[in-house]
Amino acid sequence: MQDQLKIFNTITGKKELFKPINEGRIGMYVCGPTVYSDVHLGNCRTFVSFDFIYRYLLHKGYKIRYVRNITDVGHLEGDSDTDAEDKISKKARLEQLEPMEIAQKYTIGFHKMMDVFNTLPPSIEPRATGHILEQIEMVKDIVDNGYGYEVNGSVYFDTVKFVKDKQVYGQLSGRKVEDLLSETRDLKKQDEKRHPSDFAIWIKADPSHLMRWNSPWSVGFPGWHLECSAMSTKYLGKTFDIHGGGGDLKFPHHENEVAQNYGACNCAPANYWMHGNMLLLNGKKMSKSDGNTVTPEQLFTGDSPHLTKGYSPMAVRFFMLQSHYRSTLDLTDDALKAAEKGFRRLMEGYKNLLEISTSGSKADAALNEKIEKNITGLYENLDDDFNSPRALANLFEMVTVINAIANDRTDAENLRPEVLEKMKETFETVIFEVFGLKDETAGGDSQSDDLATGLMELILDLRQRAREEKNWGMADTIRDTLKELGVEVKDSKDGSTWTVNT
RNA sequence: GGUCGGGUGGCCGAGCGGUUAGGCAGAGGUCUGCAAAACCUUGUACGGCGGUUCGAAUCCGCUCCCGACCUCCA
Repeated sequence: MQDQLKIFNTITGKKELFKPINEGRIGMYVCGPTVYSDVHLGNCRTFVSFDFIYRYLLHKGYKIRYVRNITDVGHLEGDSDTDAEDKISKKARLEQLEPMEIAQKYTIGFHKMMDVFNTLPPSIEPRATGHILEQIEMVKDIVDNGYGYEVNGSVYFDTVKFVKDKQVYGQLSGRKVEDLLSETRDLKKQDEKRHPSDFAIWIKADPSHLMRWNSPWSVGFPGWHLECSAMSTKYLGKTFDIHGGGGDLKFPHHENEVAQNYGACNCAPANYWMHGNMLLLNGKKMSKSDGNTVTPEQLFTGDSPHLTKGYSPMAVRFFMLQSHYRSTLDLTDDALKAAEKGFRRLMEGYKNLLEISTSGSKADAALNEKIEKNITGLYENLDDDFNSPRALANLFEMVTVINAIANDRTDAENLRPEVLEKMKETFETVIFEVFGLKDETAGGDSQSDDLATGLMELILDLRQRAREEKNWGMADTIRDTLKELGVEVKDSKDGSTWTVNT
């Protein structure tokens, strides 16, 4: 079962059969956020993608150490005209706060949002500032191995030497070494670098810089990229199984990470590199500067010119799962609406499924076979580079069968008991454990005994009496008023049911 | 400009050599006091031009358009 999984490996550009270094165990590192502002919706998609991947690997029975970092130092604010400045540090000065206050504030916000999207927490969530020593050690190793050089208290990675020694620079991002080396960018500290493509691994802090640590080279701070190399090495070993992140991190972040790891230990950091793809808004990349952006909060409340209404976190999660993690996903109001309805249909189907029972007295071979094929196909799809959209299609194929039974169009007795059981187990497992979706509606006709349930029973009972007396005005007023309160009542031949739409 | 990745029906979005993807929306019908839901039936498709092939949305070439990365970004 475990040896069926295929993963698209960015470094080879191919789908490969996944083989962990240690059988049954996986070390997975995913680049986390830089906590200098509120979480961006695009971040959420990446982390939801990897959450789904993590969940599926767990489901397959692997023991996984999932490490996702918090970058709270080192990430430079790019600007060719002025000196480089650390993102956190800059924000701290603007808001007159301690850098750690900034990091703390946005880390909390990030965690909350991850929770809202129902993502599982990583096994370890290391912070860059908590691993300055490890980073200094790594810089030392890189310098000792001849891949780093110091200039005026800053240390740079020698890309030219690295390219000469190893044929790996540029491999991950699909870049030609000549192009990388022929860069003529006019960057900060250019005069200190031996070559434009070299990058800083330790940066001397100017006097106004708020974040600073002592090191053998200067009082300064580590370069961006370095924290991931150092922390992945510390918690997962020099070479581990999977390294993931957003597609826009391929270059330069991941490319430089690979270089640093080679520079420090002469070995590749990860066997499989996985990259998510961008979330677009109305066909274009989200961008604050031209207003083409939506925050997660706006998405939930609907308070945005791009949206006609708000969408629940699970509808959004479902929307994300409906596309493959390696494809760009275009967020539009229409697409969200479609996803919301689709999600509801799936959950309704699941509820209907739970109501079905059978002794299989009229077992229909074709029907049972169709279901079994869908279940097998579903897992094959998940094994095929985590193809969630196809797996979802399998689920919907079965929803059609389920609903036909729920509507008495198909006799439940056509199902064999073991097939029904398998279907229930599959739905339960895939929807909740693997896809990480959850039911956002409460209520129903068989609720636990809380106040709302009692009240609803009373109200529906009164409404039922009105209906029996053909007092349609009263019956409809009750239904309409409840609807305004967010409680939806549905009548069926077996009585009325209710759901709360949160 | 360089490097990648795309262009699929009204909208999302799979597929990537021969089989209905799926969801939403549309049309007709069943059920229902009405509504909602559900079910059944159903139309519209692979940017353009060539080529390879018995057969191409899927492979090749050209072309047009779009996006991402190259600079902080998930």
